[in-house]
Formats: sequence, structure tokens, C-alpha cells
Amino acid sequence: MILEDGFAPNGYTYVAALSGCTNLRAERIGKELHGRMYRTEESINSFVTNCLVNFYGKCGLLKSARLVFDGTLEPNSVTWASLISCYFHCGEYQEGLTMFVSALRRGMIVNEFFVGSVLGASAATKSLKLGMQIHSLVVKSSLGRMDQFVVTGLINFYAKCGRLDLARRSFDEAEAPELHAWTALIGGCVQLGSGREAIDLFCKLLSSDLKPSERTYSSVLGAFADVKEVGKQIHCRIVKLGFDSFSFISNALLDFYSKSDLFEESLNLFREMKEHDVVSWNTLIAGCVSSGWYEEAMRFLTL
DNA sequence: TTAGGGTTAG
Repeated sequence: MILEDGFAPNGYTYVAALSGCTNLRAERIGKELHGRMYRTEESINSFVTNCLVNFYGKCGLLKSARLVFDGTLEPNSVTWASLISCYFHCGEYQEGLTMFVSALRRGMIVNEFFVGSVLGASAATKSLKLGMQIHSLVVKSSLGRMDQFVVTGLINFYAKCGRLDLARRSFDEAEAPELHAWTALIGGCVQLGSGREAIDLFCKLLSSDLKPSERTYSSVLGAFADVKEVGKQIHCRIVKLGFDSFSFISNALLDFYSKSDLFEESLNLFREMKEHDVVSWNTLIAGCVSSGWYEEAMRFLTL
């Protein structure tokens, strides 16, 4: 539209457009914009270049992201952080870490963006040693006291590595943990079998100024298998909030009913769902088996 | 006016 109107896009335009393409994973349009930039080279600056790296990487086109990065004369900390996060985003943890080490060698200062990324990679690969090294950097630089991404990253990392004690400590040491941090800790408690602690935290969250999100509900649901009636009330609340339209919430509800030995409720819910994905089916079939409904399980498997 | 990082179910 801007082109049809006779205006030439500038750097600001490209940054906005490329960011949109990244969020929407609009590969074709992003590539077109990249081609167009070569004809108006004056609009290419470091902001645009960094957006290009991020655009290609988040679309899974790591080679293109790397080409743009390698063509950058003086990559700054954002260029490095973008490329590293793209490697992690695509599951290329080793290459991402190699680039992180290169960034440090080139004199980049570890900031909250690098820390957030590397903590995520440490969580995904369950690398307790690496994450703890990053944690010590966080303590030395006081990053964790200020940045919520770092706080949540630490909680998530420790929980994924099975260290609920250290996840809890990171949470307690944060000045004012925000919702993401609460959700990460609650999810960690549930995953590591501390349902009681998860419910206590969830109650505290409800009485705070923060409002649990659909992700918080999906994290906590598993903790209610031991207290079915409360779990059913949570289900009502989820419906009132309109969160049951999210497929991952429906799946978490399916799981809750299966674990609570309320398999018929689970089956009813499955029938009411508009869409089923592979998780819905897996949950349903696992529920059949654990309830001793083997014939139904076979029937669903062969449908 | 512009770029990068965290939480979700089996």
C-alpha cells in the first residue's frame, strides 16, 4: 500500500514490516522485502539487518540468517543475540552455544538477552552445569534482580532440570515475580510431583493482583487430580473465562479427568471438543488404558 | 517512531 501511494519505504518501514513478517512467519513477503531493500540500499541500517537475521532464523531459514549475519560488517549485541536465539529456536543448541562463546570472545557483554536465551537452551537440553554457570554470571552482574525474563528463565531452567528447590529459591529471591515466573514455578511443581505446593502457589496467585493466564491454568490442572471436586470448580472457572477454547486447555482438562479416574467425564469432554490433535487422542487413549477400558482404547486406536 | 530473551497439556 505504501508503495502504491508513491512513498518510498525507509529503514523504519522495513523494521516494522519485517517484524510483522517474523511474527506471522510470512516467509514469502519477508523475502520480497529483502530483495526490495537492495534497490534502496540507503534504507539498510543495523536495525534492519538485525530484523532480517531474526526474520530468517525464526522462519527456520538458518542458513539465510547466517548469511545476513556474516555479511554484517560490525554485528552488535542485538545481531549476536538474535542469531543465537534463532539457533536455539530451531533446536540447534550446539551451534547456538558456539556462537554465544564467539560473541563473548568478540567482546560482547553478557546482558539479559543472552542470559534469557542460554537459560532456555540449558532448560531444553537439561544442562544443569551450563545453566548454573549462567546463573553465577547473573548473580555477579545483578541481572536477576531487575529482569523478569532472567527470573523466569532461572525458574524454568531449574525446574526442567529437576531442581525444584533451586527454582523455588530463584522465585523467592525475585523482588516482585510476574505472572510468567508464577506459571513456570507452578508448572515445575506439578511436573516434579509437588501438587500440594502447586495448589498453594496457585491460591496465593489468585489472591494477588495478578490474573492467571490460560497457560497458568494448563500448568496447574494436573495438581488437582488428588482433589477432584476443586478441580471441577477450576474447570467451571476456565469455562467462565472462555479459556476452554484453547486446545491445550482442553487437553489439560482431559488429562485431569483421566488422572482423577473420572474417565466418563473425560470422554464427554472429548466429544464436546471441536478439534482433536495428537495430544487429545493420546490423552484419551492413555485414560482408557489406565481406567481398564482396554476395548475402548483399541477401538479409538483403530478408528 | 525502529532490532534481540522467559511461562502451556500427553
